[in-house]
Amino acid sequence: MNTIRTRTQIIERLRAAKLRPTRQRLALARLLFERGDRHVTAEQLHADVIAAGMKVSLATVYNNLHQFTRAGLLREVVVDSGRSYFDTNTASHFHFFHEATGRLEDIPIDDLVLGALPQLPENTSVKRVDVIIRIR
Amino acid sequence: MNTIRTRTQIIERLRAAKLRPTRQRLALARLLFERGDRHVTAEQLHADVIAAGMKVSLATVYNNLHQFTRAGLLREVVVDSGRSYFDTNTASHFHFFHEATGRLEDIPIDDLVLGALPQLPENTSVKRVDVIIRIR
DNA sequence: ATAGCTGCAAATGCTTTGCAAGGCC
DNA sequence: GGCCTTGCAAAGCATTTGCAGCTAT
Repeated sequence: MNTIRTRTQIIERLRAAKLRPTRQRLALARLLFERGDRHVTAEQLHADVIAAGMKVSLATVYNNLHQFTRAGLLREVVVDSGRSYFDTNTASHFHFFHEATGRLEDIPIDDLVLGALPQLPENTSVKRVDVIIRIR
Repeated sequence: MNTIRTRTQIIERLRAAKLRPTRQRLALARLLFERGDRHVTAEQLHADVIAAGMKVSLATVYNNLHQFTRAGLLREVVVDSGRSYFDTNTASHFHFFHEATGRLEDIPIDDLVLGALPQLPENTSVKRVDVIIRIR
């Protein structure tokens, strides 16, 4: 669960990630981090930022989503081939995916417990475990 | 685990799915179902069928992968935005995804046990549970 | 000043589609 | 014969990239 943050806190967050708080980047970061958990596609975020009256190109939205992800501020979730979601909740947790609407929703971590992980192949380590419950 | 099947069995399997055993479809079906579990992308299967000396277009590979999936002979697995895998194992099971190589591997079902499912949102039912352990 | 950032448009990569020709029952 | 299927090429879609001009520090 992300805390609601002020503009100033977000600027600090960006600086900590070594990302300049440019006008465009700040607008995107505020849309993403000022309120609680969000799951957005690049298109959706672009629509949001345009709706908020700011001018940001789609390419810049993509660039920034990836920079945020690299910085650990976002997590990419793949539910659908051909579309990426970005989740502001970077803690370990799982998802419901509403097939009808394309909406992605967090599952509270305690609600779904994974048993012991299976034996991994030789010389490998777990990077991440993705659990998606597809519902309709 | 899929049984090894003869050409004749595969033809029957196609007929049962109301799919004509055309030269191209049969070639694809044999590559997919004659040996055990396979995880392929359209590109890979296309390369396989060409390597086997048959002429099948990529469009036809896509068409057939989707027809097989609709018929319940394959299951589509999404691991990577922009690329679809098709799994000949249609039973409930989970996957390792090797990030370095792009290879997908089954996890024996007993090796990973899911606890109780979380409470679902109102008026929804589970279509499928996908578990992908990303390793490197 | 300068390294980083933005925006456009073009390019990419995978996938789908339109449609004429061919093949199975 | 009639309907399904195929193959090509074109279109589609989400995403990435090249690059000239802009901006934060």
